[in-house]
Parts: sequence; structure tokens; C-alpha cells
Amino acid sequence: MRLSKIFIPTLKEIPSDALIPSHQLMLRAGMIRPLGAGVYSFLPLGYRILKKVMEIIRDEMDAIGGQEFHLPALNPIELWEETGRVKDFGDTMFHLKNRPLVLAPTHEEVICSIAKNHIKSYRDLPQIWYQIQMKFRNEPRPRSGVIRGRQFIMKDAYTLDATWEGLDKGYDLHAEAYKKIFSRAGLKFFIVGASSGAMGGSASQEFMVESESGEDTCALCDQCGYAANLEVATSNMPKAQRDAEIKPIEEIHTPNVGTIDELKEFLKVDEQRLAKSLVYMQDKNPILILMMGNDQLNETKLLSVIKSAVRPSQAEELKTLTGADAGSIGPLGLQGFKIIVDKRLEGANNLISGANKNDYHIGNIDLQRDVKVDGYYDLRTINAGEPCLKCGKPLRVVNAIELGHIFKLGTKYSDAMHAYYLDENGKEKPIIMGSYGIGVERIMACYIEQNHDKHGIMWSKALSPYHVHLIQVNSNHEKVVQTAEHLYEKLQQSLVDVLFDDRNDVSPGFKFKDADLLGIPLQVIVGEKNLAHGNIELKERSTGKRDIVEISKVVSYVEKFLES
RNA sequence: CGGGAUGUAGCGCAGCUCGGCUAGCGCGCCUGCCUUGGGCGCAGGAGGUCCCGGGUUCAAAUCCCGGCAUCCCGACCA
Repeated sequence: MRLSKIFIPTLKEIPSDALIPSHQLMLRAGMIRPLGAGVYSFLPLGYRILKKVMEIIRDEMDAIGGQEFHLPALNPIELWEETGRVKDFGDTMFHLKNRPLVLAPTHEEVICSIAKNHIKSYRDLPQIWYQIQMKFRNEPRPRSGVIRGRQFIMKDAYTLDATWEGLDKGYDLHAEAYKKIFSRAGLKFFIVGASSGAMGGSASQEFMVESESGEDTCALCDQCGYAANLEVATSNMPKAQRDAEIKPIEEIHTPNVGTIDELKEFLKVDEQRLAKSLVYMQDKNPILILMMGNDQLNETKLLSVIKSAVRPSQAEELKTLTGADAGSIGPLGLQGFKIIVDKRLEGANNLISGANKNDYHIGNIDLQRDVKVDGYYDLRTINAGEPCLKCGKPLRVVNAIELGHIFKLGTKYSDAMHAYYLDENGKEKPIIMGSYGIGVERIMACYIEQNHDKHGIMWSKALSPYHVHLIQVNSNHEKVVQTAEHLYEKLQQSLVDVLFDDRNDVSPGFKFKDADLLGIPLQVIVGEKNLAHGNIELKERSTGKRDIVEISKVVSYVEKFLES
């Protein structure tokens, strides 16, 4: 393709709305343009890269027996009523105004409805169905360019199985396929255990890229490889020890002491003796949560224990329910509360907590003797530096971008939609499902985040929109033009994808800058000086390494480069 | 949905505090000449509902009220 003809509107200046490198470079390299918040047009260059990404995904999905579908984005709202997800998604799902239709934010329901109508026997299973299509989500706050948009391309795959062993197998196949996909795309990634959240289901893993601009937070152990989303991460922090000495409850006057830090200072006691109280509301039912010292409650973990929506109680509610304000709440003497306790406090005694009376705390609380505990659960958020659960080495906590997520869904959707098959015994059973997503634009953006310098992007051969960037340096020099045209022909005959900068109204410096910005891995530079000796210069974008070769050897040089 | 910022030519910005504008600068764009190894130079030129609506005033980009949009932080995020 000739640069004089193709539409690649590069920018010298950085658009002010773009803050992260991938967003800036995608705009500057003429790959995308914004149309509204979280909505982007892909221009020809950007779309070529997107297609490369999709081809890698397609290739690996087909390799595990996936069958590609093309599914509707417009869905009848009744379909989503069946699984109760109109409510679950809430404002995140786009609703059409003049028809009872929604824009699909994902496709479990559609897949399930097809399965329901056509998968009748265990003989029809297993199946791996996938699609690479636009999804729509009314994100409250789109950000970071294409990384979080209101419409985006997702590869979504679904496994349908008759047995749980089958689900395990399908899940593992996807995990392996995902490793291949992200490796082929040239990404440095890691895999974490994750929460399955509102998708439902059991096991779940996320494929992450470490990035300052990531919206997820993960704990990593560089020693043994432990990795988990902070939503589910655990560490090996010591539990409270049970004292041999049994002491009676005592009331302690603690004027103007509210926070755990103040209490610790005031009483001069070890933080491990302090039990922090938090009150959450499950509908109209209060839940008291006890955490050790200043441990932070992890709301995702709480949600997985409670299994329904909860919210922190408000100040007036607290006063009415407990008789005290935040800072003086405790487990003793509460009416109608469910009480759950973090595992670090399991069975502990001689604890100090609020008295449910302002300015007072209670000492020597024995959770076994004094409190009716409804359960001990892991509820805390871990911190960087805590010992790894597996090997004891300090954990790292990093921000990360989620590239892919694999779930074992189970029968949540097939039950809700009555997608049943008949087993060997003629017995009706729900199809067992798994769900596996990849953010296609995110692969592109994350690749750029990991592979750029101050001049621009550095594409790998796998994702580069063209194989080589042919630069005709001096457009007024007849021999340069002739040679560049000749090489353009020759390279194309050898099935090399060439982007040819044949512009005759652009200075050499401008062409070099553009070439480095676009980041095609190999530049073939036809300039007057080298040509005088019958030579052509070849520059590798990523290393800056330059080679001078004879004209006749350019094609074989390029072929060798592309094969390596 | 809370907090903050911004909105002036295709892009990046100045002007706004203290009203006087016939709105300016750089880049880009068009024409001509020139130059040709790192975003050339010279000359000429086109391009604006100053986000929208209302108000104050002799006079509003500028002051006041309302709205919208975009970005950032937070909340949320299958």
C-alpha cells in the first residue's frame, strides 16, 4: 500500500484527552479516533492490527475445536428477564427506547437459548461455541482509550458439557489456548485466581498484564508464582492466639477514642487484641463484621459469603441499631444482628471491642464464651509485603489490566432457561456451561503499553499491520524513486506486505518520524547516499540496528528477517 | 452517582482575574517558489455559532444563572 493513497492521519502533537501511552500512540499513529466517551472508530491501520489479533484468537480457538458463531447484538429483553440479569446488570445494560430490546453486554443467554432448542442428547455434547463481536456496556466511566469503552470487541466462548469432568476439560483447554494466544501476541502476562462475581459459577481465572493504569489489583509472589486478584487473595498473616488466662469482661472508659489506631495508642495494647466492628445491611437485616485490628474488609469476599447485595450502614442507622456511633460498636448486647468474624480472630479471647456505648470499649471479650458467632470466614484484604500463603516470601501488590477471564459457570443459565439434555439413562439434566472471554482491543492496547519508546510503537511481526515499511527518502531523485518502485514491486511479488512511503511532498525527516511512530518492525530505506554505491539501508525498529545491503539482496534479507 | 478540571479554527494552546475583540499564536491545510537523511525555509491565503440556552450591560469569549459534553480522582466495573 502506498502511503500517498492510504488514510493514516498521524499526529505530531498529543491529543490532550489521552493520558496513557497506548491511547496517545493509537491516536497519533492514526489507528483510532474517538466518536464519543468510550466509543472509537478504528481507521484502516488500526483495523488491520485488530484483524491480526482476531486471527490469532480464531486460530487458537479453532485448534481446540471451537466453532465460530455470529450472534445478534439486539436481544429481546424477555430473554434477559429469564435469567434475572436485567436486574443484575441494571444501568450497565443499554435498553432501546422504542422496542423492548437490549444491546447484549455478553451472550450467555443467546447461546443458552440456541442450546435449549437444539441440544437434546448427551450425544450432542460437548460443544465449544465462540464469537468475536461487539459487546455493549453502559460503563459509568469509560477511560484509558479503548481499554474501557462502552462498546468493544470481545471474543466470547462457551463450553457445553454433559459432565463436570467435561467442564474441567473444556476449561483447561481454554486456559492453554489463552496462554498461546497471549504469547503469540507478544504479551508479558500472568494468570490469577479470581472472583467469579455476578457471572456466577465456581472456578475462575483471569489473564492479566501488569500496568500502572490497570484497574485491577493483584497479589504476586515472585518466589513461588502464587498470583491472585486482590478480591480473593490470601496471605499467611498470623492468627490471634488464645490466651491461657481467662479473664472476666470489663468495661473500659475510652473518651474521644474512635479509630483503631487511637485505641491502640490509648490502651497501649497489641493490635492483635483489638476487634474492629463494621456494620453492613443486607436488605433490612444488619450484619456485624469483626476484623482484627486495622485489617481492611474485602467487600468481594463478604459478597461471596453473604451471597446477596450488601451495603455499609449509614450513621443514623448505626445509632438506632446499636445505640452508639461508629468507633464504639462491638459484638456484645446486639439484637437481631448476624455476626460474622474474620478467620484471623477465630476462637480468640481477651479481645477489646466497642461497648455499643459512646466513649466506652469492652475488654476481655471471648468469642467462644461471649459471642454467638454465625461463622468465621476469610474477609480481609491483604497488603503488599505480607507473607505468601504457599512459600512465606513477601507478596507484591500490583495494578493490572484484565485481558481474559475464564469461568466455570455450571448450570446457572441452563437451569434458569431450562436448557436440558437427556443422559444415557434417558434422564433430563441441565447442560453444564463454561464461559471464556478475551478483550480484543485490550490485547492491542496492552501490547503498545509494553512495547513503545519515545518515538512510537514497536510492533512484533505477529501484530504489525505491514511486514515492512519502505521509505523513498529523496522523492526528487530519479534513481531513488525508480529503485524504491522496483523494490516495492519485488517485495510484493515475494508476498511481503509493504507500506510504501512514496509521498513526494514530504521531507525525509517527516518520513522517518512517521515510520518510527507507526512502528512497523523493519524499515527499508532507499536514499541517495547509499544508492550511489548500489546499496539499501535496512533498519530494525525495535533495536535501531541498521544494515547496508546491495539492492539485489534486499528481498532475501527481508524474507530472512520475516522468517526469523 | 460524589469531588475536581476543561470546553476558543482539524490538533495543541493564549486571551477570561480587571467587559471595549474587527478574537490571537504554534502545528496542520491551500497556492507559488525553494529544500531533500530525522516532523525544511520564504511569501501569500483559506478556515471560528469563542460548547448550548437564558440573563446583566451602550457593549460579553470575558460577569451571572441553567444545561450539555469531554477528561481526571473516587464509587462502580460479568
